[in-house]
Amino acid sequence: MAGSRRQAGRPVTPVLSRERIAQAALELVTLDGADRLTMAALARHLGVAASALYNHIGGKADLTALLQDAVMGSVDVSSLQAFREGTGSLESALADWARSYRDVFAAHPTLIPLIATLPISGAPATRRMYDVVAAALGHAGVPDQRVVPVIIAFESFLFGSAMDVHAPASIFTSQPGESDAPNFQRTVDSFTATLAAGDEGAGTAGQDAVPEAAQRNPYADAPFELGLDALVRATLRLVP
Amino acid sequence: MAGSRRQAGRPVTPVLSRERIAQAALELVTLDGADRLTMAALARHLGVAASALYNHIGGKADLTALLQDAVMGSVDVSSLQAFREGTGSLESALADWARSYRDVFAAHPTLIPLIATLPISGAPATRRMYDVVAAALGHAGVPDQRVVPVIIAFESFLFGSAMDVHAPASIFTSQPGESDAPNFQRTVDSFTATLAAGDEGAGTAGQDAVPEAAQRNPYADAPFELGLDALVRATLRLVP
DNA sequence: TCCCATAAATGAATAACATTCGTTTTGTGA
DNA sequence: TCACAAAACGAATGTTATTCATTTATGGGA
Repeated sequence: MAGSRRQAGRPVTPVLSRERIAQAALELVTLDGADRLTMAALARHLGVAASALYNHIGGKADLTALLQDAVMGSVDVSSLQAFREGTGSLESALADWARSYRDVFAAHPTLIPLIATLPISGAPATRRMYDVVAAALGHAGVPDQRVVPVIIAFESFLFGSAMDVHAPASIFTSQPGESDAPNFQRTVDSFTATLAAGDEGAGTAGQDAVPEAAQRNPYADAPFELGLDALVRATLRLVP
Repeated sequence: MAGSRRQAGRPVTPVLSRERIAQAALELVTLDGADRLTMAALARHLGVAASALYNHIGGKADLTALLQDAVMGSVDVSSLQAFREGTGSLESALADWARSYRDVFAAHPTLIPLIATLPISGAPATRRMYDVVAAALGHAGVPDQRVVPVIIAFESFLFGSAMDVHAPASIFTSQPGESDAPNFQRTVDSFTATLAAGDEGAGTAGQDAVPEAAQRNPYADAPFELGLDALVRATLRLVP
């Protein structure tokens, strides 16, 4: 794969393409985290010189846009599609989509800061996802002019929630000496108590070869479900 | 101010402090955006050598944590405090707080990616804000173990919404040739039509010396109010 | 068929950046 | 008083993305 050096000059069979670069970048990010995603590392992963990348992509901003779209493309919209074709309810379809959206980003936590710098923009896969959501909402009877606000409200919440998933639970560890914020601390203790009662040892159970990325914050699930329920109810309320 | 070079060695009157550094950093970010916030630029703004900063702060991560807390500290929680003391309703207090939160971040859009990389964690001003929110929710009758999920759900939405505020409206400009995503495009047109009917020429009116940061997206307000209303209703539903 | 513009690779060079180090000067507690 | 810490400086260092000149191959028009 990376045995002998390639000599300079155009190779007989092309080595790079936007697709290959995007795929390799996603692999690298999934393995090592976004902080390790340097042009040099990506080039090494692809077996080329770093400067060769610039024949195919405009720069790192272009690369992250590619990544964003690749990640967005793996959000599962099948429930929404099924609903549009008559199967299931809008409630469950929206919930399935939202959970998938959040899970996809939670699986690439280090990618979020990178993507956060970008416009949520209209890359192909992203637009395609929006289209399915819009179609489902329309099929449910949400008025056209209300569809976009619903989508954006969902997306704001989902994006923020994705950040929460990999935010360390350090807010919840009370500093012994620090007794400012007593009200907040009391509610934190009460919340963590309910969680500790529910699942025993679910924290350190499934830690396989997770590099340091997938340290998922267990305290993020209840808030997510609460907000999701709130948004779904608000959406249903828009149907005349 | 920056006339003659200072000679090496400890100055008679101290030039730097964590507070001065934080303040200067916030000024710099507000003026030029977070991408212009380099150690060198910050040092120049303060009239010192870049290496002098490291006598007071640990590094850039430490600096962004300082910034985060400074920004968080300017969120207006007075309505929540008033509610705890018996004035006003929880609905309006939550709404006031949420709008202030969003406005503060919307005023420093380039800061969001920086802060997004950090734990939302327990810097002093941030904890203080949480404490007021927790106290208000408790006073309204929200059970203790439900307070933290409510706060996190709000914060996820608010943080995501803040990103939306400065996300360019390019999603909504339809490319003539591109006719993928027809459902989405139709709803976008319908949405922008309702907006165009409402306000005339409000887009380019108040563009003073905004460097490029404050190009606020007018399409972000309706989704924000929709999501905010949904979360407030969900919160009220938790009161027994 | 030939030829030349262009695509696609290489390696070297550059500039911006955060950070570290040695040095100098000043304040301060023992 | 004196040693040590604090706080400034300027000069490296090591990454990083990006550009440039160069080399080689491809393919469409003369």
